[in-house]
Amino acid sequence: MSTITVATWNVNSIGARLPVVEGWLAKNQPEVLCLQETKTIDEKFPYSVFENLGYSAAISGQKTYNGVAILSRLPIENVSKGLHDDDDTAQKRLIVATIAGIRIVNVYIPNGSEVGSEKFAYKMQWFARLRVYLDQHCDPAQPTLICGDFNVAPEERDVYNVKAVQGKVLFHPDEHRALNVIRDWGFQDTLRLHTQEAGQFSWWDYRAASFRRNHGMRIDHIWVSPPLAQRCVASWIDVEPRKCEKPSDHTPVLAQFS
DNA sequence: ATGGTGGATGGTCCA
Repeated sequence: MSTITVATWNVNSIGARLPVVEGWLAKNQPEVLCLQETKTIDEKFPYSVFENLGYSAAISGQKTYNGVAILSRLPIENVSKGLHDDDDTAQKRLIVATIAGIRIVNVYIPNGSEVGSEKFAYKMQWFARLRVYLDQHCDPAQPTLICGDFNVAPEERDVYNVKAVQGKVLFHPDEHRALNVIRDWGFQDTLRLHTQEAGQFSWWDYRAASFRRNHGMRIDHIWVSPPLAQRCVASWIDVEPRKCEKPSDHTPVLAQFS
């Protein structure tokens, strides 16, 4: 029986990361790769590079900041871009498509900058709006997958040093509450279906030699509804691309389904 | 230790 592998990766500019992403796709060949922070307008998205590797793409890009895309070896159906109440000027942070019967919600949740800032308030609002979107447009009784850069580490075992990050952006009680509201819609964390190990990180700050010291956090996730949780045969983080020349600060997270 | 580095941009903003 064939399986389907879904990956998510914040690439921090698809332009800057093209060689790395291309090499990783050629080697790993997941059926689906969800990208965040593509940082390029739709007209400049490198479709042909991915077509040559067997992938079609659904994209929602913008200049300089944000931008999301779904690459797939299987047909992409019913694409939807943006939250239900986004206007024309909204940041490009959400794209949804159906692939192999799975409703895939690809998100780049706002970083939040600093706790208490305007950007942090925007992050909290975005979480609340995402829950409304899920309530209105998705169904937990169907195979539904949400993945991307959530910009929150869920638990103490998902950060390198609790005392160093407690109460700061990416590990604040308000963010944990917001994350739980999304989870309570009906999601399970695929990585935690398969391992309880601490120190499984998906992001390391470029600064302060964070990767060398393994000062990381698990802020990129693949969550699934019950019908997909039953089919989830594996989930893991591939740290290899974080070791290469000119890496993204994030590394891919993957989940495999029967 | 309020720094550090990286991307897009063309001054800074964002992460």
